[in-house]
Amino acid sequence: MSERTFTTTTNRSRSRDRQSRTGTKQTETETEHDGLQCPECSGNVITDDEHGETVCDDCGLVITEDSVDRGPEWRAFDSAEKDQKSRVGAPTTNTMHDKGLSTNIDWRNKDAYGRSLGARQRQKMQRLRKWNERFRTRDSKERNLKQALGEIDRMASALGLPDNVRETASVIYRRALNEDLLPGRSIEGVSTSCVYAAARMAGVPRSLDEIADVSRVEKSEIARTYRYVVRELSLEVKPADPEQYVPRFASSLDLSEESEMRAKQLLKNAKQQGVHSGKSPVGLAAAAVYAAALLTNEKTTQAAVSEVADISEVTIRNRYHELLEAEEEMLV
DNA sequence: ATGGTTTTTACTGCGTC
DNA sequence: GACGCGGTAAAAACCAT
Repeated sequence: MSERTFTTTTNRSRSRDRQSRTGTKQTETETEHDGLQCPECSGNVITDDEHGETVCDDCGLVITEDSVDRGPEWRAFDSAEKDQKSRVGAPTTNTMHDKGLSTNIDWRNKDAYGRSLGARQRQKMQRLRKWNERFRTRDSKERNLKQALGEIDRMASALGLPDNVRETASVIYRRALNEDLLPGRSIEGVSTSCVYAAARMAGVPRSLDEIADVSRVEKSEIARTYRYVVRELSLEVKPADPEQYVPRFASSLDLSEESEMRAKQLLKNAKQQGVHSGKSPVGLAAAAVYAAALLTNEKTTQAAVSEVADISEVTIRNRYHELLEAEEEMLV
């Protein structure tokens, strides 16, 4: 094999380096790759694959650097994140709050030469370590929070949620952060869950599908994270009440106040009859809106309702029959 | 994993404008 | 003929076990 081509093709700066530093340039090309000699001190040359450097073992002269680093450049904490990153292609170090540049103090009580430290020095290092850690984590949390709040705001706007929902979502997120719920979960996922929870608690629920549309996270992950957050923070989120969807649907369909009231009434009756258990709240709400429109002779189609509620027409049909039946039961 | 329930998809038939 | 509506079967999604 030709050592010459290796040296000339892989790295130009390498030979330039060597020349500028030593003036000798033939020494290396004539020796085997492994048995290289340092042009400076004639010591053994070793290659450090991890950092892509070739250095002299004796004097530490870096002979080549910046060769290709084949090691992983980023970490993923769960499979979803891994997918996300690999899909994007370029590894992002921005996902680390400090781009991995913050100071780290070694835990060993040795100085730079490997000598042990005296008792006094050891205590000092202990203190430094403690404070470094404090600043670092505080800093990390703040950046984390900043990013999450940005996301929350973005999603809330996209969903047309009022300000107080954003407030609640932010508060929930802060709590999650303080309770160390984040590790192992993506910021995006948790902030999405917070929005979802906040919307429900404020009585202006959005369906999981709507949420998933504006989030960068899979629906399943949102659901999982949401359950987790609710459980850990013991938030009080009652099962979504179908009535809460009614105003939104009614207004996007340009229905009158009257039909809105009718729809709510229908749902109340249904609730008393116990028709609604196990059925999706959104479906019931959609059906109620449709049924109410019929009763008040306002023009709507099942297709239109199905559109705004994101529910199939079949479901609307099934539900609204049940609603009307429940209504008759009440009168008897 | 499995089985039961709910929702969706896709298709068909009926009446009306 | 297009449209709104109703119904059905099978597939898919969901949930508790």
